[in-house]
Amino acid sequence: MTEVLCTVLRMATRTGLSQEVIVDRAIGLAEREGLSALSMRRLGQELGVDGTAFYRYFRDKDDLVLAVGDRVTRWTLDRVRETVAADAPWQDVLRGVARAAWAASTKYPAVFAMTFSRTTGQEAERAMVELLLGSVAKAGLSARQTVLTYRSFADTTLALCGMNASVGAMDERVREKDRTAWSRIYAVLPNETYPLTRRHTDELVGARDEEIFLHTVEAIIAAAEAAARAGS
Amino acid sequence: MTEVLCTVLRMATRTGLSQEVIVDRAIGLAEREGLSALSMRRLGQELGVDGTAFYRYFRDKDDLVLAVGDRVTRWTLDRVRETVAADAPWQDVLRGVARAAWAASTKYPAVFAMTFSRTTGQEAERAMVELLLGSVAKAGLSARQTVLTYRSFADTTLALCGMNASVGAMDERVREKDRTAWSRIYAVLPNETYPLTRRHTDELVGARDEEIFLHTVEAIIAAAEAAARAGS
DNA sequence: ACCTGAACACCGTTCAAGT
DNA sequence: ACCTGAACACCGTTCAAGT
Repeated sequence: MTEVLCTVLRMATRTGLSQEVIVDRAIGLAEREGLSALSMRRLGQELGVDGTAFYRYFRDKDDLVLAVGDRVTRWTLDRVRETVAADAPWQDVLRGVARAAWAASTKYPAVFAMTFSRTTGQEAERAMVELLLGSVAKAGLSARQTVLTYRSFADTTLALCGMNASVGAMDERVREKDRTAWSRIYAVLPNETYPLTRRHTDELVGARDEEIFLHTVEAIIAAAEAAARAGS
Repeated sequence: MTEVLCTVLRMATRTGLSQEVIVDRAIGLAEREGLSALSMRRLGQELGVDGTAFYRYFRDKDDLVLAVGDRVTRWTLDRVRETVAADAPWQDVLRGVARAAWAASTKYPAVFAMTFSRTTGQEAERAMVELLLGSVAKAGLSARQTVLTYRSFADTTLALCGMNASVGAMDERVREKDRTAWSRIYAVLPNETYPLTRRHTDELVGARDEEIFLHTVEAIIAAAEAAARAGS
């Protein structure tokens, strides 16, 4: 009630500033101009106010980063709801979350890279935990095995999508340097010193990151299925 | 030959500066005082020279970051050589690399966090690729499946150890905020809205990150073994 | 009640000047 | 041949002053 009133009052101020509006613009700025463009002064410009006005809505930059991260987790959840049926098998829920998280890390690389290693307990994160635990619980494992599988899936998804995002968020020069490393360096190593690398050159250069990620998710699902069979 | 001469000449200069020495001190500084302490001015202080002297030995800060990262990969390789027999089964080589990488990300969190998402083709990285490809090749998979397994293992190891390092490299205040999120927020959620989370509270609070990582590595190894069985 | 703008203590990097 | 130090264009954050 008080919260609603506050929001209304804020919308009525001269600048129209609010946490909502700041998060929106921060995401837009970071994804459009790169991670390093997300500074208080640039964000102020973006919002048409002085850079320090920000401190009336967030404690510090880290506070903003967490809010921005939860917005992207919300986006991921919405996408799962669009693409996975409510009564789908638990394996398909995990696959759907994996695909949605990969999409998020590709669409919002700067934000994803900034937040993937944080556990914040914010709203969308809590909903994601509940969704995943509810799905994995259907596999019929012990509580300990259920949590192990959930965390293995969640950590691997966050970490691999986070790595994808980190690459996407690097500035063009560095990204090119890294992206071409396989064809530029590994493909021309001397065969005497690096025989195995040379024998697999074509496959190394051709490997797609998302395929590798989804292969790993399948391995985690298969391990849980095997544990369930062994347990029953 | 010219390289050796250059190094000798460098050691003879007044300040004793060299790439070697700078990398050493940079690692020491970053791990002792935190990621944000690794600035050119602080590094200059550490070395007893002006901060800008650095630019005679590295093109820019990114160049230093890559050198520092390769030093930690070298440390990881040395540890694998100490703990895994040369004729060990391929599965045990992967397990040894996983344990060594986790140790590296715990011992050098700042450096690991800075570099885990980079593919640079530097010396130690090349040796690591050759070691892992040679090991996975023993499983008897097709070239495509071999590379898929190698990349799944390598990416997952880098990403999960990288996430561990990112947490370890955060400053104390932020790390505490994140580390306690499970017990501080998730353990006290309302049972009506988050029943699955509450049912697994003890297991969620008690889960150990390294155990989750090693469980994931076992899932990847098991998937490769299953593919080998299916193929032969 | 909310925003501004000066100020503080920092960044990475360049380049003319020194030894 | 190598290093210094001023300079440039930036950071996040605080706080007294304004409207």
